Amino acid sequence: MDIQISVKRAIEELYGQTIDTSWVQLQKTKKEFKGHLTLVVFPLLKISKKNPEQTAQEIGEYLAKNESVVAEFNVIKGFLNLTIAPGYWVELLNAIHADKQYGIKDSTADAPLVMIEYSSPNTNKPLHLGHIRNNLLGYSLAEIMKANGFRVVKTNIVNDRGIHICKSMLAWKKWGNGATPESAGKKGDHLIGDFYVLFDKEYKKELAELQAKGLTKEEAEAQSMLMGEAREMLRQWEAGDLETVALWEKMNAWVYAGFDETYKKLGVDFDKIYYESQTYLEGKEEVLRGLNKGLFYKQEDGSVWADLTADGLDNKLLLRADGTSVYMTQDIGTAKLRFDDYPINKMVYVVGNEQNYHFQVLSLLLDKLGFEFGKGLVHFSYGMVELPEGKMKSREGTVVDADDLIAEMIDTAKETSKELGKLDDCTEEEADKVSEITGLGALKYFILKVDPRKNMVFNPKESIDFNGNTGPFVQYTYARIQSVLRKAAEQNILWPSSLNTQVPVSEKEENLVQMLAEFPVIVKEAADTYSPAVIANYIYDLVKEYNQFYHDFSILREENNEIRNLRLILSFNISKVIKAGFALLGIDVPERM
RNA sequence: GGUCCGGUAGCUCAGCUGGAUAGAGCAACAGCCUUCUAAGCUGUGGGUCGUGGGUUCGAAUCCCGCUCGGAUCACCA
Repeated sequence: MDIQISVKRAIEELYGQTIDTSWVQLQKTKKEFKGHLTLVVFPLLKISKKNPEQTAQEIGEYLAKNESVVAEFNVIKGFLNLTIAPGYWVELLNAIHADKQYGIKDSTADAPLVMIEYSSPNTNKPLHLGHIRNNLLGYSLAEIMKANGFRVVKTNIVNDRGIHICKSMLAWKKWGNGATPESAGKKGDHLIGDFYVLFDKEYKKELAELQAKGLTKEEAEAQSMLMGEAREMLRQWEAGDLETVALWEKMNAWVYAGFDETYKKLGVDFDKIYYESQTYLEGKEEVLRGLNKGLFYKQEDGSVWADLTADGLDNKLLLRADGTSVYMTQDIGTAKLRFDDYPINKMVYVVGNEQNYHFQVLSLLLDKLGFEFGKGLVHFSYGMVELPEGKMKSREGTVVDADDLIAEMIDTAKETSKELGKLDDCTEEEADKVSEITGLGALKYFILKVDPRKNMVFNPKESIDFNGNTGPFVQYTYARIQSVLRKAAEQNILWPSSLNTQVPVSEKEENLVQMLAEFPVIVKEAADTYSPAVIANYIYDLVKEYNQFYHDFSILREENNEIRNLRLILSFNISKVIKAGFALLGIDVPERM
C-alpha cells in the first residue's frame, strides 16, 4: 500500500524537505494499540526539528486531513498509529480476490535462469533423513524462485563412481548369490546399501584378524585383501572393463529405480540429471586448461594445485600426481557441462554446511576459470538434522532411512485420523490418500519451518503430533474452509466477484486482509533470503489468526448478506493463499480430511 | 590453532536491513463440543535474549572481547 508515499508527501508539505522513502518506517501496529500501521517518527526529528510527540501529531493531522486512506490517528511517544479507512480493506480484498495467481509471478522467456542443484545422492546407499531435508529445501526453493519470475532448472548430480560403489559391487559378487531387488524383495537402493554395509562388516572382520596376528592398524589396512580387490575393481572400471562396467550399470539401474520411488513419494523431481561418471573427465580438462593459462601450478610429483592464499585460503589440490581427479575437479567439470547446456545466470547448490569451505573454494576457482556465475554462486547451506538421542551420523549406525521414515509418518497419520474418527465416511482409497497427504505434510512442514542454516532436532514423535505449529494444522484449516464453501454452494449461496466498499469490516477481518496483503512480500522475501521457512511461518500465523476468528462466527447463518459475502470471500482467499503457499513448500492440501 | 556458523521460556522454534511491555507451539494447569470438521478455541503460570563492553534517543537485532556448542582446514566424496 502506498501510505509510504502519503507520508513522504506529508513531510514535504509540512517541512519543505524531500526525503528518501527509507526514512519512512512503517510497521504493523502492535495489537495493544489502536491502528493498523505505525510510523516511527524518530528518524524524522532531524527534519521536523521538534520533539517526537509534536512531530507525530503534526504528521498525523496532515494525513487525516489530506489523505483519504488515513481515517484516524493516535500518538504514543514517538509512534504515530494510523487507522486505515474501512473501504480500503474491501478494495484490497477485491483486488486479491480478482487475482487468480495471487502472489505468484509468471516467468518470462527473458527472465534470469537459475539452476538449482539438490539431492546429490551416492549410489551405494539409500537416502536418509539428511537427504530429506536437502530434497525438501531444494524443491521448495525451486518453486519459490519460479514464483518470483525466475526460470528455474532443477538438477541433480549423482555420485555414481568411486571406491564406495566398488565395495557394494564386490560384496554382491562375493556373497550376493545373484540377488536382485525382485528376488530379495527389497528396493534396489536398499539392496545395494545392504551390500555396502556387508562389505564394511567383512572388512572390519578382516582387519581385526590381521591385527590379531600382530599387525598395526595401518599395516592391516594396507594388506587387506578385500580393500585390494575393491581398488582393483575401480581400476578395471576406469579402464572400461566390460564385465565390471556391465555389473556397475546393472546395479546402478536398481539403485536409480529405488531413488525414483523415494523422490516420487517426496514429491520432488528434476529437469536434468548429471552423473559424475560423465563429468569427472571434463573437470580434468578444465583444470589442465587453467594450468596452461597459468592459473594453477604443478608440483614436482606432477600434482596440480591452485594457490588461493591471495584470497585468504590455502592451496587446493585439483589433480593427483597420478592424474586422477578429486571431488573439486569433478565439480568444476560438472559446472562446465552445465554451462554448456544452459545459459545459467545463477547457480545454487543445496548442500550441507559441512561443505562451506568447499564451495568457497569452488566459487573462486570457477571465477578464475572464467565462469560468469562462479563468483555469485550460492551455496545454499543447511544444518544437520539431529535426533533427540544424539547425532545422526552414518558411522554411528543410527541413520534414519528416508523410506522407513516416510512410511512411518503415513502410518501414524492414518492411525491418528482413525482414532479421531476422521476417516469414518471415507473409502479405503480416500483414507490412504488423506493419510499420505497429512503424513508427508507433517514431515515436510516440520523440516521446512526451521531456518535452513540451523542445525535442527527432528523428533519423529513430536513431528506427527497434530497440535500446534504443524503442517496438518494448516491442512486441516484449509479442508474446513473447503467445507464452508461446499456447504455455501449446497445452500445456493452465491457470492459476488467483488464487494461493495461500504461493507462494514471488523477489526479481525481487517487484520486478516492485512496479512493476506503481505503474501507477495513474503514470497519475495523467501526468494531473497533463500528460506522457505519464511513462508511456512507466515502461513502458520495466518491460519492461526483465521482459526481464532473462525471460532467466533457462523458464516452460513449470517443474516446480513453483505457480511456473509465478505466472510466467504475472505475465507476463499485465505484458502487460496494457503494452497499457493503450501505449493511453494511442496506440500499438498486435502479438500477434506 | 585458523576460518565459518550457531547459543532466545523446561523442550522445539519464530523474531535479527535497530523501534513500543521479546512471540508461537509442545509440556503443566483451568475452561469450551444440541451452532458450517474439537487435528480446534479461550485463559493461567513460565525469560538476566550465553556473557562483558561499545555505538545510539532506543540493542535479542549492529561492532569488539570472552565463553559454550557444531562444522571445516584430506592425494575422501
